[in-house]
Amino acid sequence: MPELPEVETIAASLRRKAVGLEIAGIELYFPGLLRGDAAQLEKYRGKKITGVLRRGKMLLIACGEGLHLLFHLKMTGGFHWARKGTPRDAHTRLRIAFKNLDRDLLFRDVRKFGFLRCLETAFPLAGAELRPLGPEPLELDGRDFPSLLAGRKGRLKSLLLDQRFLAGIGNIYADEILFEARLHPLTVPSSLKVKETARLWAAVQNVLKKAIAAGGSSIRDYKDTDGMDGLFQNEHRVYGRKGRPCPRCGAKVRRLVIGGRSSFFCPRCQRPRGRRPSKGTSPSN
DNA sequence: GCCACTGTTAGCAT
DNA sequence: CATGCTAACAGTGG
Repeated sequence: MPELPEVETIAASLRRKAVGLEIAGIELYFPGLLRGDAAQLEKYRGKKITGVLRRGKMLLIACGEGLHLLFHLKMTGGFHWARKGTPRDAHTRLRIAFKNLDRDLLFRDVRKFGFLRCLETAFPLAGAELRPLGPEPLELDGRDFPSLLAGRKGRLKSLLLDQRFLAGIGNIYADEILFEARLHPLTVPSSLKVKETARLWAAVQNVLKKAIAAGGSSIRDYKDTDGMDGLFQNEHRVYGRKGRPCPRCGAKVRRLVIGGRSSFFCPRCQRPRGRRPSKGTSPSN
C-alpha cells in the first residue's frame, strides 16, 4: 500500500491529531508485528507523543526521552481511530489507548508484512532499519542527483524501487515518474544523458509533490488515518492502465514484468534506449 | 477449486 | 559489491 506520499499523508494526520496525547497503554494482538521484546511496549505508558516523522516509507512516532515507535506499513498496513470498546476486526494488530480520549489508535495490516520496532535512542535515524536508506527525494539537492546514477548497471525501474538509491518510491510512483520523464523502465541508469537525468529528477519532484498534495493513491486498501481515500489514483497516467490510451500520445499503455513487479509504460513516449535485454516475462494480461 | 495478481522487502543466488 | 528472483501473508477476481 503505502509509498512515500501515503506515509507522508498519514504522518501529517497523526501530527495534527496525536501529538500531545498521553499513551495509556499499548495492546499487541499479533506478536509477529513487533521486532524485539514485547516488554519494551510497557515503557510507553504515560509518555506523550511529541512528534511524528517520516523517513522513506517508514513512520516514526516520537514519545520523548528517546523513545520512538518505528512502523513499516509494507503492503497493507494502516492506522485508524476507533471508539473505545469498538470490537477490533481480524486484521487489527495493535491498539494504542490514550489518557482522556474516547478513541484509540488502531494499526491494521491484512497481510502481516508490516513491523514495529521500539527504539530507545535520541538518534533513531541511525538504527538498523533506517540507516541503509538513501536520500529523501524531496530533500536532496538536485545537483547531487546525477552522481547517484553513475555506474548503475541495472534497470532504471528497479533502481527507482531500491530504497538505498532514493527512499520512499514504490511501484506506482516509479511508473508514474518514468512516464513523466519519458524514460523506458529498462533503460540502463548509467546511460542516461544529461537532459534525461534532468527530466528524471524533475519527474521525481513533480510526481511526489502532486501525490502528496492529493493525499496519496488509493488503489484498494489504502485509507488515511480518518478512513478517507487519497485522490491521486485519479491522476495516474500509466499505472494499472494496460491497454488504455496514453494521455500524451494515445498509444496503448503496455505492461511488462520487471524484477517481479508490474510495470506500466507508454511504448511510444517511453522509447527503449540504452536498454538491456528484457528478462521480464511477457504476461498475457 | 485453481491461478494470477496486489501498494514491500529480506534473504538468498548469481 | 551490485543486481535479480522469490517467499513471506491474506485477500480478490477471473
